[in-house]
Amino acid sequence: MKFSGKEDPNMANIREIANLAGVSVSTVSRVLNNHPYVREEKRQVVHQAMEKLDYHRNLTAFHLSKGTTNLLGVVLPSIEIPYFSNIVEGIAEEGLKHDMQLVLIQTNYHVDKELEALELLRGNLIDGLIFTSRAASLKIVKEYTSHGPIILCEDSDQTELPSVSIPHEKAFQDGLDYLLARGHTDIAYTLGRRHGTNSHKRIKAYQATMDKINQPVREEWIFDKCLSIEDGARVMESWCQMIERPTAFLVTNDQVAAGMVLTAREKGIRIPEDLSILSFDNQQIAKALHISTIDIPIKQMGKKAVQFIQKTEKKSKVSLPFQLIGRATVSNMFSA
Amino acid sequence: MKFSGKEDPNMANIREIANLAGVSVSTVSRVLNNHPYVREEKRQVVHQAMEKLDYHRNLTAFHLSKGTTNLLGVVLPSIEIPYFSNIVEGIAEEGLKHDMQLVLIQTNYHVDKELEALELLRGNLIDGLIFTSRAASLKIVKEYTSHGPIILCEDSDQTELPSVSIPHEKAFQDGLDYLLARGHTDIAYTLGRRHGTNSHKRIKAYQATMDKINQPVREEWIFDKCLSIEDGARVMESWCQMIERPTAFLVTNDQVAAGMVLTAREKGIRIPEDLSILSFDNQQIAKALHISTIDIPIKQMGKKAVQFIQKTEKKSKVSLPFQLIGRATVSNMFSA
DNA sequence: GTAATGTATGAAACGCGTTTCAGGTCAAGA
DNA sequence: TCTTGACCTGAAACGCGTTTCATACATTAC
Repeated sequence: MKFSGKEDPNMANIREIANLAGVSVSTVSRVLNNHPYVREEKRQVVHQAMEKLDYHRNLTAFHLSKGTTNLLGVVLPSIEIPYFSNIVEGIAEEGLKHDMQLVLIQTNYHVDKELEALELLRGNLIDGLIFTSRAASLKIVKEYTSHGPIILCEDSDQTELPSVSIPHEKAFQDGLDYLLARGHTDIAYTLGRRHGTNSHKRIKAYQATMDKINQPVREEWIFDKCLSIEDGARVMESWCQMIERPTAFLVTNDQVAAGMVLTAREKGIRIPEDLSILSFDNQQIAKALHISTIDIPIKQMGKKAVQFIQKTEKKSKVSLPFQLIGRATVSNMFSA
Repeated sequence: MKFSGKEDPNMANIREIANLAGVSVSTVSRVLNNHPYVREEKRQVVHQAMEKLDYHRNLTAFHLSKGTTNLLGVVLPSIEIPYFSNIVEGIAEEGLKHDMQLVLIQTNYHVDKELEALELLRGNLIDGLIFTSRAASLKIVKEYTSHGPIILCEDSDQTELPSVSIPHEKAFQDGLDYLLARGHTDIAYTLGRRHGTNSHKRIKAYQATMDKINQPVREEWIFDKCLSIEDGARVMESWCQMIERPTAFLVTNDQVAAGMVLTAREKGIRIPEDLSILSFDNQQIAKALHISTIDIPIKQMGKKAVQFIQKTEKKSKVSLPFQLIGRATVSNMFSA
């Protein structure tokens, strides 16, 4: 049988080596894998044969034999969102230590792409799967656990699936408290994607806090689908149009915050005097713009996820620490 | 033979299905692949058997049989650099159309990681390989072409390897001309990595231009390893320290430019009055900061690369168009 | 001197789909 | 009636490494 696409004429296989070297395939395999119990003499002959035929083992066959591929699936909505590429960076770094290659599955939040990823796991193409974000139901995901380790990067208590994340509810809560402590009660917020688990946590924390201070939850103060600088600009435009304006924003990530800050500057809106902004992530851009933000060890999350796959981490859930970095985009209304 | 790591007890194979259905494996395979010439009755029986045993084809075995994996290797230095993640985005988008999965090989510019990627190609684990950046020598890379398509994302005339890029020399040249036309002759520039092919093109264009206007090439006006916002901040600090200062910068990418612009603002340096900045890429951040930049269709590059792999594109080299976007970071010294 | 180990090697089975080849049946066309 | 071709099916080979099992010789150990 020959394959059509690429021509790869002189790909010797282990049997040809065995013939040329005058030994059995088992011996060649032993040499290949540095097994003991091969006389030095034969080892030499085999090596010569391999050299002569420019032999290189077929990895697919190798994987089939082993029942393992050293391939790790990573599902993510889009690689262009720093949050996700940071996680991938962490996964790559840690995966490197275990000789794992990464298979990227970009979903754009489409459930069917996630299902494809799960099928890769079931089909034994990948040894494990990390969801940096999830749209498929937990019930469905759980059905695949028998085919390999699946790790979630979300703050979920709904499932016994292993997961690694920061305590989003707590972090959001801390963010709210920080604003509250500085006199802000009219607080708006932005979300990356309304129906994600992490967003859900944020919404919950928000509602609890608004209840506590007897403020109504205003739908028009909640902005969905905010992920990029441009989204931030859009939010800022909206803010200008508002009759009743919030005095503070809790923002998806630093990109959105940057868009808001920059747009505000152009419009002569003073940050933080006219509007306070607190975001998440603590990326370089936040430092450059002096944006107050909640630092999240994103890369660390990716690393931990791999440790789960490798069973290095024993716990089923890991929660990473966050830290609020006060800079210059949140005002203190009491000292004003 | 059973594998150790994960337990996958009830993974039926095609032979078990054949037994249960009372047909041969060939028939099962035909059903699996929707071949004609299977009586409807048998097709049903096979489907029932598959359902009963929860059968799913083993992808590794499938790949081995086919001699093809539908896996596409992508080597890149780091996924955190927007330039590269943008290319990957394009590759992912176009690869999706051809049902290809992406295997990411992060190199951090280490040659040995690139060699590993090439070995994946030789080992038939991946069907093709895209170098979004390259550190290994062309000679070495070329040795692997018999094992599958290899595409370079660089502007090289040194090789017959297929490549897709923008004409870096021309683009850099246009950038210089743009600055020259506005009265700038003291021009500095930053590079991402001094020894890359693309950087080499930029250096070449720079030297040619300096020759033309009888300006010396000043080593201290060349900044290497500039890729991020922080690098831009660093460059700006250096600029302040200089005795003889350039009046304009041609910058690696928008991130670096952003770092420079933001740092300049804090230091009270006026852009573009005191210093002009022209960068590459035209990312969101450039628009937000009104940075003059040279737009490069990065995502498009990724798409084209996949088309090369797919042999959709017949030419061996493709050069994509760039476009200078004049915004507010380049002054006109004549009208001053 | 004999049993028990350790070393070395190959045949064959295994992991699991795909494909070729040969051999059928059955109906339409000559 | 005979040929031709479409339709259907299974045995076996193939893609390629790995691993088990059996065998055989060479040492030690007692």
